[in-house]
Amino acid sequence: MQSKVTIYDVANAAHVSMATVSRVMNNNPKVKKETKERVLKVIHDLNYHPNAVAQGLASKKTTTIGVIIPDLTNSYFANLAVGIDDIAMMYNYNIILSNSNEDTEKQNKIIDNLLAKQVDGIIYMGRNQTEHFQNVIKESETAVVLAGTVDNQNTPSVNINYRKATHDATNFFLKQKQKVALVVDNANFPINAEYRIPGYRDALKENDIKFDKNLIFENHNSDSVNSSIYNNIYESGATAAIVDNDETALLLLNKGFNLGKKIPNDFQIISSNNTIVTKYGRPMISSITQPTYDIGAVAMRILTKIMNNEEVKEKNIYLDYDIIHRGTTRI
Amino acid sequence: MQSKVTIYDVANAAHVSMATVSRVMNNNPKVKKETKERVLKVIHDLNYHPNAVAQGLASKKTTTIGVIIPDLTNSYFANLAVGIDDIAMMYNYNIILSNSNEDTEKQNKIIDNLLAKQVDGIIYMGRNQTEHFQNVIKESETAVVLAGTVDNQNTPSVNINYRKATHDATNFFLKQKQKVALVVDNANFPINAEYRIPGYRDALKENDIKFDKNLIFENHNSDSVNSSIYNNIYESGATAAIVDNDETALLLLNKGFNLGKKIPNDFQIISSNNTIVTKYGRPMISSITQPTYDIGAVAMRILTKIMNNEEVKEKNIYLDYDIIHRGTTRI
DNA sequence: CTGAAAGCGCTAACAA
DNA sequence: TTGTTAGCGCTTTCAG
Repeated sequence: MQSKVTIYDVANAAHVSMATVSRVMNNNPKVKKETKERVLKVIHDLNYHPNAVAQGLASKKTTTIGVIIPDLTNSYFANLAVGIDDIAMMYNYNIILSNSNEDTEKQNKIIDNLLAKQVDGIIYMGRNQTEHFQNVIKESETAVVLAGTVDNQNTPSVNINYRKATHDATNFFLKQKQKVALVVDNANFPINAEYRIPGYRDALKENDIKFDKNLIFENHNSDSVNSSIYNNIYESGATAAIVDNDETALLLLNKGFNLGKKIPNDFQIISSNNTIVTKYGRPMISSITQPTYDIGAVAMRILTKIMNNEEVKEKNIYLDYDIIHRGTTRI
Repeated sequence: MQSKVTIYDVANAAHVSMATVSRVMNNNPKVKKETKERVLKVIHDLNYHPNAVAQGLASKKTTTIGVIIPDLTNSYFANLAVGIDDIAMMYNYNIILSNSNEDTEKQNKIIDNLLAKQVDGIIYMGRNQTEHFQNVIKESETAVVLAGTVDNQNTPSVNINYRKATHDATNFFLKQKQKVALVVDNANFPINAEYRIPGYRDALKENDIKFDKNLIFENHNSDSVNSSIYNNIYESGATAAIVDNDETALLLLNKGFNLGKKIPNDFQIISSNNTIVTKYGRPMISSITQPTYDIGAVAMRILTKIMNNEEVKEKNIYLDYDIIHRGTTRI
């Protein structure tokens, strides 16, 4: 193996200084045209590829960003990640992707790693940032953008208006005099405690219905087919459910079928993320629609701006949502 | 913001040389106990965190590996990625994850990026490595392991025996005198051309049935709900199908229902990856079972060995598979 | 427009 | 057991 060719070798072969080669590589305009071409030719002939690690050390920019994802196998977050990845690649950033499992220790380890690797920025997805995460970010002054994620720190973020979306979905059912259950992973997560549940209650209040906390169900992030939560929902007397996770909604639908429920006649469902999973249902599942890919893409775009110290007008961006009625709702 | 504390600051404060600090950080045994403790205390007091980029440049090891995935939103690959990520974290590696979309240009760009970032190794998932990829890998001598992926280059890999698994599934149907279709993404990909289709033909031959190429269907990686392929399959006269992708199998199942097919009475299905998606079916989908997570995990483990120049006995590892009969097969 | 030279923060001989 | 000293490969003033 011919040992790696460095900028030094290029400089030598082209009879210029390393500085000039560096300028050529970085498209610095003040290099004479002929010089540039000569250098470019040598670069090509020698098959020179700059060492990004060395560049990173010298320039203090790694063109790498960290992405923290709660669960790679969750269709919603996976779609966000694809949006992030596409835009990152477009702007020539690489992504260090880590699966947090929403686990505290793991998250702490991840953030330390990311910072050690000198990432230029971080996109965080998830529902429970650790204190350590927040402290460390603050100190390090690393740019962070939340995607499909809220916190109570005014961190830049890209989302839909969960409160209003949940409100709308609840209202849809309430107009039909349904008794509506709200199914969330964990009622204490900010996204639920501060957005979805308040949105649900907003609608209740508008319709003069008393809030019943027994109609809030938590499935604690479990995709388990055998969770008892599905039975509980059907036995609660609810006639409709808004579910914060497509996988859960599908499992709920199937369980209803097994229990002999007619959906949407006996029971209606609106899911929240409109991933492909909603299409796996029989009937297909009605859902709040989110521009999932775009949320990731916009988050990444914002992050590039922050990293370049460009002005960003809106720190907290809300993209449009809607509700699509498929087979699990009556209209 | 207090400017970053470096190894130099630590050395100063602890009245030792940088080398000693470095030794402490790297757990070099030949540091006197008291010295070590003093340094450790300073490290803690100063809240020193080593700069991995500088370490990478000096040591020529980045403790970062590249992972190429065809589609983050595909449940099978996402599960592999989780296995990879877990073991990587266990061994203190970070993962640069890139979505290739099985796109040639994108793959080429990704591999160049990864190499520029000086990753210590690469895990490749996908079905069509580009020539550029293979050339560049060879030159760079970067360790590569394939996960859930085959090639024709004898690259280290972790898989199940796709040929035998497909053979078994086909045989299961043939024993029932079914006319069996084989549904793959692309018949030319090595995994299909050299494993699944031969496995299918093996079983045919054993049962003295003539191969009919019209029973091989390609869905070209599309998850599309509206693909015409489903109709074609049902209209082909086949009474059973082996499908290489759980998402496709589910869509096929649902389409059958819409066409009024009774499954498994009129038509049977065996899927290939046993991801959670098989559980979304009504009935749940019978499937070849693969230790998906383990394939990723083992691939990562092998990669650590290769990167450490440890001996690896088996270059190509085959994990156990089985067939689980759920609701889409008759037994 | 180009070059010299000083780092970036760390590791790894080599000495002591 | 510890310190000295070269680098690792690149960017970036500062001169010219």
